[in-house]
Amino acid sequence: MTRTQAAVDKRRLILDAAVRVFARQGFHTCRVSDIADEARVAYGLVYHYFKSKDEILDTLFLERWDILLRAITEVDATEIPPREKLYAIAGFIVDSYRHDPELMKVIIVEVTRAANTFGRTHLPQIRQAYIQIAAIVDRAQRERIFRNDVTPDFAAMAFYGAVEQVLTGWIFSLLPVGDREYEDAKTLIVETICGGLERVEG
Amino acid sequence: MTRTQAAVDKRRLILDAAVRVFARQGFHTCRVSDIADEARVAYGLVYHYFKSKDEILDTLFLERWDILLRAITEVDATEIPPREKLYAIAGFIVDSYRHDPELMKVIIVEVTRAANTFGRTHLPQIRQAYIQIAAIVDRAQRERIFRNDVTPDFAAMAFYGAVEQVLTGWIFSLLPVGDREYEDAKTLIVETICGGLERVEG
DNA sequence: TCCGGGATTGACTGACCAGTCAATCTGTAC
DNA sequence: GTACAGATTGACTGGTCAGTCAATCCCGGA
Repeated sequence: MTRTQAAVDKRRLILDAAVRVFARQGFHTCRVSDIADEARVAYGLVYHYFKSKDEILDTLFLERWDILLRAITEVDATEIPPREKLYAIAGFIVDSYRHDPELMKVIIVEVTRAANTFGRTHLPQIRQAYIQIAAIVDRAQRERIFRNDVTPDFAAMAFYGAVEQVLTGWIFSLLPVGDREYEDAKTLIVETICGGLERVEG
Repeated sequence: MTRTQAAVDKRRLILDAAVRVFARQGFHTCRVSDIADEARVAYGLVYHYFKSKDEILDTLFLERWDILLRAITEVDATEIPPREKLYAIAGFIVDSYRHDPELMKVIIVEVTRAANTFGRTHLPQIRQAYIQIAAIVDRAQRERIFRNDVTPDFAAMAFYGAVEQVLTGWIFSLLPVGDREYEDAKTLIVETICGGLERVEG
């Protein structure tokens, strides 16, 4: 292994340790030394790879959010009905949580819901997700599949808000967790937002 | 004015100043001296009325959340269709924001969405709101007005998540604000969650 | 008028912790 | 084998601020 590869690995080691520490203790409550200890690395090395504690969280968020934005773009590019697009997006987010709950917890708790700190810093990135979801709704309205009396911006907020709230429910044990629940959730979110809670007579 | 009344006023003065400071700077970013300055009161007096900085935010949250929980209980007690119950709840929250946006910003940003700090402390209170909303959905399902393939817990999360996301949108200028928008929002949230985004043929 | 006690003041302290830095180590190139 | 550069170490520093406290003020009763 070259020196460069070793350095990449060490950087990753620190990022992964940070995920565990942030998920366990929270960003503001943990010390940089906790991250160093978790990574079994000297305190100073953290500052060799990152210029500040903030930059670690920024890196974790941006890496993951970029993947989400690409996924949404990709979904929107396919020729499937809008309901299936929303299902795919909800599914992607739910699967992200299933695959790495600690990372998703950190991203949601410390960034997207932390409106006054990192949420504000990354508002443009976060907003981009809303914009892309709104674009899907807008297209569905033009195709007369979705009703047009709910503005796309608004629908995007409701959809994203519902998804994030469900993840928050899992994170804080307000909703039961498990593979079954995760699969059900994908359907239920889309059924609620697209189909509505009311029974349709007939 | 008696001494006691004066004390009550001073306490209120500090709480109101804290709302402005928390809304402007955020709880973690502001110093206790900022609150004292805003209230035009000596630093030490804050500690005469409150035992810690945290207690100030706790007080603000609990005061307001209690009002919300009572409002939901009251709505549920009336004999109106479930859709109107949800409209009344969304309306109450939206009107709370219209009446005192700074306070609602503080409650949402610093407590209900601050899952790792105050959100955790007040989880039982916050959960109570979900439970009461879920009860409304449950009853609507028994009355065969709402479909029963979406669990009440889940529906409550989706509904509350949508409402909170819309408020967050206003707070951070992601959605246009104004009296018209506030009124529209009440209808749109309920239309989205109860009626669904999809057009109904016929 | 005088006294007691709650209201009010703001300087001070003690703890905490992000970030720095000089020293040391280690792999690589020649 | 030697020298260089980047990797690694962890003790230390500087600034921040929540909370304390002793002193002072002032209202209301006797």
